[in-house]
Amino acid sequence: MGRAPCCDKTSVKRGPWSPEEDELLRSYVHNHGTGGNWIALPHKAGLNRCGKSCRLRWLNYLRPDIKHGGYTEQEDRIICSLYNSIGSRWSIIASKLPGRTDNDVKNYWNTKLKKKATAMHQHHHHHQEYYHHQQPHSSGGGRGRRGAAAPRSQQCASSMQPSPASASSAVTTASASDACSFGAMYPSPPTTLQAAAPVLARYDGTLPPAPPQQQQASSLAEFSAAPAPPTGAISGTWAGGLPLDDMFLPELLGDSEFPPGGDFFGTGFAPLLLQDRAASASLQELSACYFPNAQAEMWAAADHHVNYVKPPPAGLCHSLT
DNA sequence: AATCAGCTCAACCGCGAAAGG
DNA sequence: ACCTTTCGCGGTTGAGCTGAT
Repeated sequence: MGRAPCCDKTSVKRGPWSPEEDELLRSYVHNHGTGGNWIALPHKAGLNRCGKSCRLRWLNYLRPDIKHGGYTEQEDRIICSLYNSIGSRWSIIASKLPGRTDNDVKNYWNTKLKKKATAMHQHHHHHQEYYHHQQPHSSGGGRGRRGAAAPRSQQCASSMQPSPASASSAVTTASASDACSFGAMYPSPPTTLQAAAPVLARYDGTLPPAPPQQQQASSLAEFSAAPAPPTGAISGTWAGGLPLDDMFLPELLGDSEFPPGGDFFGTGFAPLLLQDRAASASLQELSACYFPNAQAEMWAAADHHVNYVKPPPAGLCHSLT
């Protein structure tokens, strides 16, 4: 038996909204609010539309603080970094970008940013082949490099970071090529994954990796030359890793909340390590948004920890915006 | 000028989660 | 504890636009 439709699709108008309908909806919401019931709203507002359609129209187009287009480089970075870390959770990503909607960010990624990332990846690929050509005996050698150089096609698959998205069936995963390509574009902070690794590993039925030695890439050029982490592992050390606080979290939480240096995330689940309670709370909140299940398990396992600050139980993400 | 292909983005669809009875 | 209703989300679609031929 199928799911009952939310409304009678034969009796409501569908397709593009007219200016008159926009004005009806806008003025109704302005005067009465949504009333917490989108299903009943179209009837009250005199609209022959499905409630879901009204909600979508309001959230994605009529809401007063909406921005369309004109994405900045900083917004690109945030989208790419978050996509690499949490996958296609557009509502969370959009919540970090004031005035952007999940639909808008999703469209922007699918139509523009993904291609941009792919182009960057190909550029990165070219340079990496050149690097290997110039240094044929360097595998396992220099700073920040481990293991033999793999063909780029293999590297791409194996270097795709095991994002929380791919570790959870509840989240639609990003394709390997996507993650790989924008990993080259805006190297996602592997520290995010390092932070989540112990918990995620438990979900996978495998042991958590040993606490990694934090290695800081001194430049993007060094990142570009970095090899893949071990296949199939949640890598503890990834030579290409830039510290998370260098990459994007300051943009999300504010620089002042982060302790200096790169050791911050390197040795396990970061919230447990933070001495500063405010910073701990902020980061736990962020983690709770991204890894709610993992956090629940973590609370249970470490409820006694002195420096713990439990985030509020509901509406976690709202306070981050 | 006409046609076609590719792109963009608003809107739709269906699912899972949350809320309420 | 169960069922129903509603919400919110992510994936997908397709009409309209734009540029190339």
